[in-house]
Amino acid sequence: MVNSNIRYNKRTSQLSKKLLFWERSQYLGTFPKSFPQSINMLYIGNNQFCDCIIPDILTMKKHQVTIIDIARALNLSKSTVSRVLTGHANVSLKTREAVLELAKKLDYQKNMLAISLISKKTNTIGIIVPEFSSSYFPQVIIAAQEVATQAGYNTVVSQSNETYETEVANTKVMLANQVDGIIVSITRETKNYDHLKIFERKGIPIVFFNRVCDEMKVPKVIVDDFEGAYNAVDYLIKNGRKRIAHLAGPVSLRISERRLDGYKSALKKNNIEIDEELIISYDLGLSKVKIYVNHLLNMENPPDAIFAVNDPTAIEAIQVIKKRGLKIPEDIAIIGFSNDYASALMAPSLTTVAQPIAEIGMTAAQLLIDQINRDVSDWKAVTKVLKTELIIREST
Amino acid sequence: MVNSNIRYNKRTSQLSKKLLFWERSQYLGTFPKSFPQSINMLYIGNNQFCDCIIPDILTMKKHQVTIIDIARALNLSKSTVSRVLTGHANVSLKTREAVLELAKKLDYQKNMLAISLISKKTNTIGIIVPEFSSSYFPQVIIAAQEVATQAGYNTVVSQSNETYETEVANTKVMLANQVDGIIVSITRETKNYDHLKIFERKGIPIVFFNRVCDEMKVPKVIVDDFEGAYNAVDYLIKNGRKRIAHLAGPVSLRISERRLDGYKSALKKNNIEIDEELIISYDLGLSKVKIYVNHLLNMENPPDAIFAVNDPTAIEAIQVIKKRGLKIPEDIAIIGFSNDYASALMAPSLTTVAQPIAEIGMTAAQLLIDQINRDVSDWKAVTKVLKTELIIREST
DNA sequence: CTGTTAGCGCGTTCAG
DNA sequence: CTGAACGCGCTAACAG
Repeated sequence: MVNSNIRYNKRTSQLSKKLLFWERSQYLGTFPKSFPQSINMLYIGNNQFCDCIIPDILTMKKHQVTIIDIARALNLSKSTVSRVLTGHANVSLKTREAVLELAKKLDYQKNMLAISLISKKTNTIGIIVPEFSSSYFPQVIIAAQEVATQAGYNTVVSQSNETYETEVANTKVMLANQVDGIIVSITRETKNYDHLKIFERKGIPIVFFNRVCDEMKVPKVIVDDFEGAYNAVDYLIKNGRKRIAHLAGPVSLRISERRLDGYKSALKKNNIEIDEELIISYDLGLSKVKIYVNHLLNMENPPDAIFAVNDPTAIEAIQVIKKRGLKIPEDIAIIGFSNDYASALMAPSLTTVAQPIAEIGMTAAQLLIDQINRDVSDWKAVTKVLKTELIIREST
Repeated sequence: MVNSNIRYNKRTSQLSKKLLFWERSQYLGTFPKSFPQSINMLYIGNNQFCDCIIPDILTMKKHQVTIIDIARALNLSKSTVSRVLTGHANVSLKTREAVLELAKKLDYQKNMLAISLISKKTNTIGIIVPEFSSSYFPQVIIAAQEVATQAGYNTVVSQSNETYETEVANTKVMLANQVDGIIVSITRETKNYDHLKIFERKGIPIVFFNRVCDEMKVPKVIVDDFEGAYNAVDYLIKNGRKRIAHLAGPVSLRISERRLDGYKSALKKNNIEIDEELIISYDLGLSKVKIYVNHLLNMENPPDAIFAVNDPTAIEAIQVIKKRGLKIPEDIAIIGFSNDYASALMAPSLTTVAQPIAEIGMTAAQLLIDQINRDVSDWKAVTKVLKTELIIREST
């Protein structure tokens, strides 16, 4: 009767038949005597010992030690073992120590899958960024992870390679894995936000940073791109530059737009006419920078400065300019954006609009964790706008 | 009778009492009529429609849509819904389409926790590295992630901040989260490997790279550190350098040891006496580089070249040397190790022993996935030794 | 202080 | 073609 209920499935067949024996013995309530086992004395402190039967199967590879295994070996119920392991009160010192001792001996690790399934909480937050190639996103992630780890959250990071489809796929994975919340910076392609709105609808907190989705009312962490760009261009003008080109990002990204606005605004304020010829929007694919810079330098009336939408672009531009034998900053000045790792080290070192990168990551993580711990009805859609700082180096 | 079985727990109380209603209705087998709901017509293709009752609760925030919800709304059993969603055959076209349609409408996402709990497979691999501050580890991770993603694995990355305790904690988290395998590069402090041996014992594959654990018989991916160092120092000598200092890593790390051996070997081969004064082993804490470099430069007979154990060390050394007004490479030449991102861009650009970083990451991931798909008894402990390449730049 | 029971969401037999 | 029953590992309510 009992035997006939034994489920046999493919997984079991991977291992030896011993596992089947063991499974059956769980139903029968005892260890079959024929089953290899050793009787152990467990030292549970205070000169006390405790008998315990450890079948070999428990120490075999690929066998997950569970609370049932421990309970059975000590002739207890799994509830009691669970109580000990979760630190509940109301367990006698003797059983508590025996359980802890055996758990340690067998390298017991609680199965978070099972716990998360019950608690509906994985203590995991997802982070989705467009790329890892510049130092910007990795640094933000490091900062976010620090806060998350501190608060007891694991992080799962995925990059969308600047591709909308990958971003969508990544969000699905995050959902399926039941993350408690996500931090996102969208790709340069993303125009449809349905895949992100699902999180909102399901009550899973979402926080944007850097490249945000304007139409969603959720927390965001950005920098004042307008002001940063304005200050950079204003600085160039104050230093006598008259024809300032702008290598801009794709129009689809709000940050490109704001930086462009700042650029234009600084020109206007200083009564310099905006020359659309000097503004080149591109998709951030670095390989094209060479073409654009050469184009600018070949103009009849070439620019005497370039304000680049980000540091990788500026760094690439510098390489091109150096190769043409022009002098930086004498012939042409360059300013980047973000203060990437390399910008201080290269030659000439790059003047750049620094973002408070660590602060961005930490703020985003903190906002997310706040949302997670808040009731859905109580969500706040704050937008933190952090300040940039113009760092002046050799390139201007 | 049935009612008395209803479990009430704290989780439920977070939401409105409606949820309790809904839970109860699941036991009763029908929706209570008083419960807010809407009758929907589901278009299932081919001009066909299908009735379905969608209680408001299903579209409420914080309610996970499950196959049971879908089954109930369509008056089916969850088995049938499961069959459709897992793409099994033997489901009528009509029900299949109705299920898929409703699943889409409700943004149903399968709960991987439940599936992983059953299948004992999470399709997740863990990656543990000592730090993220140089570009080396992030780049390896990117490469590893690429292979992993391709093979259908998610990755969970954690850094141990060069601290043994953190590394141990990270491994526990990985175990608890049931990763299918891990890729590890140990901290400079790690001398006890028990926390890693647990994986071996539990039958969870583990692959080392860069900083490996010699005493474990598992797959490893390393580069020929000896040869890399030898070539670098030999090159310096061939270019007339006579007093070559070595800023070495901690003796606890095998890579430091091998690079040191390569350094010594090249000197010997060229009949240059080894001067222990010129060899400084340190713990890789960059802040101390300044002290060591100044110490070297203040010597009565200062070195005319420095071979650094890694690029961050070399880059830091260059900053110190430049500040003292010495010329690189005229007064002193520098070679680093690993070809970090910044080394090509800085001034002077850094001569370095390049590691095939992407290949390391991809190989490690591939080896791990191979192990995962192999039976425990069939594990192979290959050690892949990849070649380095000396990249000559301005610093020599 | 401890055991029994139910069920988290899902896939998978087994029996119609 | 479909439904009922079972259990992955665990926690929590309830009953001693």
